[in-house]
Amino acid sequence: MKASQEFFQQFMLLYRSFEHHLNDVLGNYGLYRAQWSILHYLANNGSATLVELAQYLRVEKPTITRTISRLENIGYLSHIPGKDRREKRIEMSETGYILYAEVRIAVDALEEDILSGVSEEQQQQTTRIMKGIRHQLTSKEHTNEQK
Amino acid sequence: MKASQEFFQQFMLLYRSFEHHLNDVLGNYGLYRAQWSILHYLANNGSATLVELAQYLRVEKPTITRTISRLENIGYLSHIPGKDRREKRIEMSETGYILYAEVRIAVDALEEDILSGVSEEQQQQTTRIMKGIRHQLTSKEHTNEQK
DNA sequence: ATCTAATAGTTACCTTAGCTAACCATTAGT
DNA sequence: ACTAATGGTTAGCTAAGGTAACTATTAGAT
Repeated sequence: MKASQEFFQQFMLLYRSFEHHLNDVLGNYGLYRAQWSILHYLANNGSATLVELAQYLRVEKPTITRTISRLENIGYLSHIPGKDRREKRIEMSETGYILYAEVRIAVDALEEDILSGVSEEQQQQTTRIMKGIRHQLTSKEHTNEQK
Repeated sequence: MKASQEFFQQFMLLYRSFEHHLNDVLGNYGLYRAQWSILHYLANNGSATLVELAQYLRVEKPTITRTISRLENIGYLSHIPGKDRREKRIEMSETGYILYAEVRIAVDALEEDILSGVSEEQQQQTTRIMKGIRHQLTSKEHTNEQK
């Protein structure tokens, strides 16, 4: 079997396994994967517009709108006025950040546990490879759009 | 940021990017990811029972039942009688395999393209790491069950 | 300055694909 | 022979993706 085929087979399988465990942890806090990934982005980047999130997460705008509105309803987000009146710039609210910090600890523990058999260097190397692959995919998307 | 956190961040992002492209390809053949993963399993293992698939794909039985029944309706599967009359053992039908072979070519091309910047050795090494991580997750699940 | 694109976001609606709970049929174990 | 356990199905829920069509605002071209 091709090396690339085996790579993606394992990749997909690992994704499901990991998602399974992640859902377990997030479920304890009433969160879901898509919501969590947005909170994670906001924690690392401070604020975001919906388009920014859509591009980063590789998802269409309506998907983001829905997930955001759920987070808004729970009260985890607040708005920042941007100079462009079309855009909706958001950040985590006080309560949003408090929750994030708490869940972050649990998720970190899970992730470290899962990777306990992999050396730090290997983790970093693999992360670099995945970054590179994603970059390759992104440029592929751009050339496709120009067609 | 922790190495493990960065690892899973990139992992999740790459998953979405890849799924996006995979859907594009599969869509041309009227297939979806979950269906494809079952065909893939059957291609590699010859036949399977539903429980076997559920465990392999880390999904509950009803999920498998539904996906299987779709594949059956299209006519891509056929039954093999097993000795146990409870179990439903399936394999790919003639038309199923013909389709699989055709889609396989397209998916292989996509996967090779995506990994074109990664050396064969690195691919294999990463595959090994992912296998190891999944194994770690599986044993974790077993110890949890015994509690 | 005005008119036309393009961009940001929303709404409505559809589908896949997960889940749990409750169930039937069959087999295994005591 | 009776009770577990196992394999599978049904019904029904939800998250999370998608497209199409829309509004409001901004940017660009003439």
